[in-house]
Amino acid sequence: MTTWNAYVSACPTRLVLDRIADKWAVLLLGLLAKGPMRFNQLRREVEGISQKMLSQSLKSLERDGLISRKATPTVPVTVEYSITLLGETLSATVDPLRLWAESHIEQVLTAQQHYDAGAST
Amino acid sequence: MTTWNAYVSACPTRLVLDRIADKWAVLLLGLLAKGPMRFNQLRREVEGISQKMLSQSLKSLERDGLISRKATPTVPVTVEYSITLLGETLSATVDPLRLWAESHIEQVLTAQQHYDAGAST
DNA sequence: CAGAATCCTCTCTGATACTG
DNA sequence: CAGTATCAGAGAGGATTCTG
Repeated sequence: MTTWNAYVSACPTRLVLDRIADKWAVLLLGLLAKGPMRFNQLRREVEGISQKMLSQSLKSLERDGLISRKATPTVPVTVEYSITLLGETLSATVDPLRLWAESHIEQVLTAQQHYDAGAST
Repeated sequence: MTTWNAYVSACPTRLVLDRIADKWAVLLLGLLAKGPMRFNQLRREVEGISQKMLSQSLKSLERDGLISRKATPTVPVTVEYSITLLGETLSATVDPLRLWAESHIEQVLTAQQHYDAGAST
């Protein structure tokens, strides 16, 4: 376990992949790539995400320097999240994956059906 | 939940992302991209993966049509896994992500340290 | 409005044992 | 060799409640 962990942490790809793996991170990054948004605005936009996960995902993204948080001390606090330059480059890099997904989803689904039908017969 | 699920399943990107999210799937795909391998061979190569996860990940990848399984009915059964054409295109698409990871890992780590040091002060 | 803290459930994963 | 089946622990994630 420890040995293995050393390997993992030494692997930059895993770190990035783990972030990508986050169910919401990519979604949020994509949203913020279009423009800055506030907390509850994102909450409504994503709709389905719990407040906990939202705040957690945002925190991770901010920690990684992919998005930035700006709090304005108005009466009810106003917080605005926006994508960073670094975040934009990642978002751009993820795009090919989206394209791959869209153009190959058919093949994948077909493969799944074939498999589920008992392909190994 | 149901509403949201409908959205998710309708989103090809999520399906692909979920597969990428699999801690081992990408690793295995990358390994098999180099050439066919047998079960216990992969087990040793990855080392750290449990037999359960290996078999599970391989099954998912096969189901998605990303790798293929060929069993030869020798005395002790011989099973060989190899990447498919579809799998190769995905593997190729994931590469940019690896490159991004390698070339930006410094920035991410720096951002993390900055954040952990109490950036919001 | 933008969260933090708590509780509780449900899935994922590892360890172990057994089979063709 | 190449798995499957079962059990138990850790952790992710949701719902709810409370605060600056």
